[in-house]
Amino acid sequence: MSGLDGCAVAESDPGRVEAVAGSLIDVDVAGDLAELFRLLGDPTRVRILFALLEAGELCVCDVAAVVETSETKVSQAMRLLRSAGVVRNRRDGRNVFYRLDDAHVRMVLDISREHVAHLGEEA
Amino acid sequence: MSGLDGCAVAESDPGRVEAVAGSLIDVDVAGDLAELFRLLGDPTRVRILFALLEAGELCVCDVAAVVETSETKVSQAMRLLRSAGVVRNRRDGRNVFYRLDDAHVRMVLDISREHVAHLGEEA
DNA sequence: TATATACCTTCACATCTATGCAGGAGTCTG
DNA sequence: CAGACTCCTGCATAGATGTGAAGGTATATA
Repeated sequence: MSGLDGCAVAESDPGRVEAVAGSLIDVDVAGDLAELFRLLGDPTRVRILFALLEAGELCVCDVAAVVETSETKVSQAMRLLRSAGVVRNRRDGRNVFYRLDDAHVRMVLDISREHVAHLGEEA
Repeated sequence: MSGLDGCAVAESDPGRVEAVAGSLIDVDVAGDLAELFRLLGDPTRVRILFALLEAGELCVCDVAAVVETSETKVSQAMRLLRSAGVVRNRRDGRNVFYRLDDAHVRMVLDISREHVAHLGEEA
């Protein structure tokens, strides 16, 4: 019996749960994705990323000025975002410039902003 | 002076910081976005959402079966995701069916998965 | 009405996270 | 070399978060 694997709905369509489970995202990939989203789940980091989305490239102290926060906070945020593949950096003298990693990141930020704006309209 | 508002880089391009700051996302919107991403930043919730992405619509107990977790966990996850506008629900008798809210959510999940896969290739 | 099923909520705890401070490392200028 | 500036890194703490247990609500069936 599949008593532990599904409710009455599954009983009436027995292969459905198994089929979806089979094509489900890997646990490892899900973990990576969750880690990515978790890093995006902080107001300061969100503002930093949208500052980069607007400006294209900024150094740490300018990001701190734009977002109105401390350089320490920006630096720590950048370390996390960089190791997760969200931003890239480039050194030029004393300054370190950061920018969004690729088009995927820019699209995720854009679409997410649209979604939030869309929710605002409905409510 | 702009001593507090920017470093030497900004001095050489004085209006830049101010321009970016002016077109930066609102603090409220940034907070909403962070809240959205924070909810996506959990492995269980990620797997739940991708299960819905694959299946289109599933009841709570089937989600629990597919993701191999408890119904309590799924129920709590759904409450959070629903209040954030990530999923919608529909009642049919004893069952409550959930599905992703709109195309924005599906795109964010898809693009993010691509991004993570892309990082895997580079590394 | 009584019972079983599917789903939801509350609560307490173990765990994790963001934050600010203090100090260090690397780079340019005089 | 000495000083200024930009950026980074530990550490400790206050606060937030996921988790499971127990119990409650709503719906269908007998």
